[in-house]
Amino acid sequence: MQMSQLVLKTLREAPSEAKARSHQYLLRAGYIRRLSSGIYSYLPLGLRVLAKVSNIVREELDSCGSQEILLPALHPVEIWERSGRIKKMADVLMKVEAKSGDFVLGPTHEEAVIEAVYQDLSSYSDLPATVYQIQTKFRDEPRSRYGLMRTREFIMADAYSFDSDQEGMRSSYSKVYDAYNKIFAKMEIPFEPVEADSGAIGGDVNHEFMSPAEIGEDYYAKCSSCGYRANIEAATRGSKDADAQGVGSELPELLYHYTPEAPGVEKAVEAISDLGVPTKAHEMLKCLVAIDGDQRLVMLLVPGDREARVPSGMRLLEDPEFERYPYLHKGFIGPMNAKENSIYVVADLSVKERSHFATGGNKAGYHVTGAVLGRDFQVDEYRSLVVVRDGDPCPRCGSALTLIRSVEIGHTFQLGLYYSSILENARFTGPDGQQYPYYMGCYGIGVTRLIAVIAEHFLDDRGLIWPVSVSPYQVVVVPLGAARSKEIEEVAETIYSGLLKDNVEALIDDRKLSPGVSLADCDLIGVPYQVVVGSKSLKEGQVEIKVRRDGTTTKMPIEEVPTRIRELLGRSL
RNA sequence: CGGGAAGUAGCGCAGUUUGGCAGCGCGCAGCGUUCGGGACGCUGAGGCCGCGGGUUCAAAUCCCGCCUUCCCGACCA
Repeated sequence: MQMSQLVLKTLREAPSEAKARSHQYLLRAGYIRRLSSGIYSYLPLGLRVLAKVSNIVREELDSCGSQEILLPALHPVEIWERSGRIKKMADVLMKVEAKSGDFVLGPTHEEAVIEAVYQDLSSYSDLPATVYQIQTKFRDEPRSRYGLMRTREFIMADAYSFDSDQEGMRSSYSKVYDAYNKIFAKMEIPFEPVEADSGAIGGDVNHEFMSPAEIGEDYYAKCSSCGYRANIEAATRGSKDADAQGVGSELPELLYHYTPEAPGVEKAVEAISDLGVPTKAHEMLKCLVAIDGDQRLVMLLVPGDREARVPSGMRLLEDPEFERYPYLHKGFIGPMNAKENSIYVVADLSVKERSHFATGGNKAGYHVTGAVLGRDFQVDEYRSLVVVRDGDPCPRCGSALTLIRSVEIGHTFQLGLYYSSILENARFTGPDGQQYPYYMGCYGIGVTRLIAVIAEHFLDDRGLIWPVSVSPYQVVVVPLGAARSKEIEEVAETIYSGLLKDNVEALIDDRKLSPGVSLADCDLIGVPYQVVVGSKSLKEGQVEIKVRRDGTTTKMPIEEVPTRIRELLGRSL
């Protein structure tokens, strides 16, 4: 491609809306252009990167045995009503009202894919099968940001597996899981699969693929020694060895304090301390009340300085519901009366590490100090109930956990029977002639988000630096001063057309700009290899090959360029 | 949805305090000089000053309402 023909104009300054460096460069180098918040156009260079990334995904999914399809982006609202997700995903759904009815712009495609394939997967002999598509998704994100990182319209590669039993589902899952690992490895970005929470999609086992990055909006916990890795929403905390319950030192008396203006840990700490009993947040016990799957009342006990992580299957009691339980005084709840009111008490593992606590007094306006575990209150069950922090013990081996800031680039789920039990078409006929539900899996890769992640990972103060596998072009030929020198122009042309003949994806900067501008633009655009043709080297019959990533420049005779480029691109030919 | 900031040429910004010709840099077009790391001179094109209302002889500037964008938070397969 001749750069003079390319629809491209680089910008010297980034539009002020862009904050992330990758976003600034993608705008400045003419890859994308914003239409509205979180809505982007892909210009020629950007589209080529998109195609490269998509093709890597396509190749790996094809070779793990899944088949490409294309589902509609526009869904009749009925399929969302049938699955009940019209309510569950109401916050992100983009709705369309038309003369002919109400529609939803698909944010994900579980409903649509079942409608598309159930007739073809109607017998056990049709299973297993995995299909995928690479398609635009729509989500009304409350806050799109960082360019392609988080947008309202984005491209995702989403796959769906259908199996007749759980074992089959696990096998299909691991095929896609392996393919995902290969896909991200080809893009050369750092990533780790981590255990994850299943959120609104539902289901059981699932992993998120996380790429560590400064601009990440997610965290995952990683164990330094045993390989445990889990998203912060799913990570659990182990316990420390210390078992304070048996410690024989004198235990304090249970004392009530009148603290009327002090609901909540922060205010309570202050109020109790002011009354002469110095107390710190971690010495308090936060008592939350939840309802579990069986509609039982559960009290969750968490150290006062920790954020609670409500286990899946439970939900916290909402404010109006407190009226039903007169013995619960919101802001002043304590565990001392749990037993008499048949509340099941679950405490975080770390609660074992202290013998006594300050906590709510179970009377409006009162807190207590000296509530002794085992004497003043009992715990029915211990489990991890806190959002993990740096340095917490690993739930598997007890070593320290580290939190890593990262971006979610993929997510794989074993859905099991989640959708098949809701959607009546999601079933097949077994060998015995009976109807059975599919065991499903679903899998997503944020294709356009990956462009942002790769760009963010590979850049320097001059611009982008694409890995060869996703770069819009592999090589750019840069004649310096071609306007004045016929020879430079011809040599550059020869090299360029030679590269094209070798099926190298080459670009030539034939724009006849001053050398500084041309070189700066090529650095900004980030094509991995530059062949610089200039008067200095040409005097000696040589040209230079510059490796964008490390800036190294090598002079060589013109004839050697094709061989050298082939080597750099790792091709045999 | 809560808190904050900002909307002036394609991009970056000044001008708004104190109402009085709509400006600067980059980019764009033409001519010339320059030419191995974002050169220079001259000439030129390009504006609904976010939108709507109001005050005023006069509004980018003051007042009211709205919209959009960005940042922080809440939210998030």
